[in-house]
Amino acid sequence: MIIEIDFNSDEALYLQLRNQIILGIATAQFHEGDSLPSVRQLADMIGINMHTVNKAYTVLKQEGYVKVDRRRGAVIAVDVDHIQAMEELKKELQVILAKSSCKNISVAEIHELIDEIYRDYIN
Amino acid sequence: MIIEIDFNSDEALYLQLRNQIILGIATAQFHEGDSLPSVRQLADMIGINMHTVNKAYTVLKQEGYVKVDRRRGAVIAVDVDHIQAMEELKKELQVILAKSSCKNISVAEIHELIDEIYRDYIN
DNA sequence: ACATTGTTATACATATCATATAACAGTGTG
DNA sequence: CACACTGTTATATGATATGTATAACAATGT
Repeated sequence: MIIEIDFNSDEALYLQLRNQIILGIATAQFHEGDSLPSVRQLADMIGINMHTVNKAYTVLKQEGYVKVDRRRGAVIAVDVDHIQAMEELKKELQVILAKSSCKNISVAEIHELIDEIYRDYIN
Repeated sequence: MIIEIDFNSDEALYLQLRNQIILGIATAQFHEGDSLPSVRQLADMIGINMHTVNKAYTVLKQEGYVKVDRRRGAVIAVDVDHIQAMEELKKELQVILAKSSCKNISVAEIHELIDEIYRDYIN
């Protein structure tokens, strides 16, 4: 999988990395059981520090997207807590949809946009 | 309008403030032409620094939610750039929906959730 | 034994956040 | 004309987050 990091972005590197990997899982570029590159390998590949990659992996573990095996490194293993995921989604949508409402975006337009994005994902 | 700030949140105070005001506009607690409290007044009301409020107002101005009048202070005035708003929405949804997909949330569930949230908003 | 794995500790530079004090140029009011 | 208020700007300080750097540790497969 190609991981693209924008060094000019205002978004933290470890968060960009986390997001890229989550997108990779959603688009089936990473599958359950796949091993991610080791923190040192990926750091060298991208050209950033080992600890920045480690931080991304730690967050992914915390959020339930990978499990860490002593020998195999970070392994894709999505832990599904449906209720918690729904609650988090609702919180995140609250402000985003408020913005959309202020900017006169209709419900229909949002539904359409979501279908368009979700088409590339698994579920 | 009641503005609630969570001092234990990891979200920056000025961003919490900005979000609260955007939510206020979306839920019609603030109307086009309404004046927001002055930076010093609101700072005293909440118990934070004047500059933190000023930063929130500056961001709101930048993002097209208020205009600043010399006499009346920050006035609600939503500048609608539909195309730009749609592009921004799409970017923001990308990662959020990837997370939802990984956590086995269906499109139907998302549509339902959006209807539920949008019911409280204007559009 | 050896190399590789994640993990932890420490240190440093930079940026962001929040506060604090102060001053400035407009603007409406007494 | 004074006065109080408005947003705005400048400067400083402390706390926290971010990214890098070097180093070491325990566990594991070859």
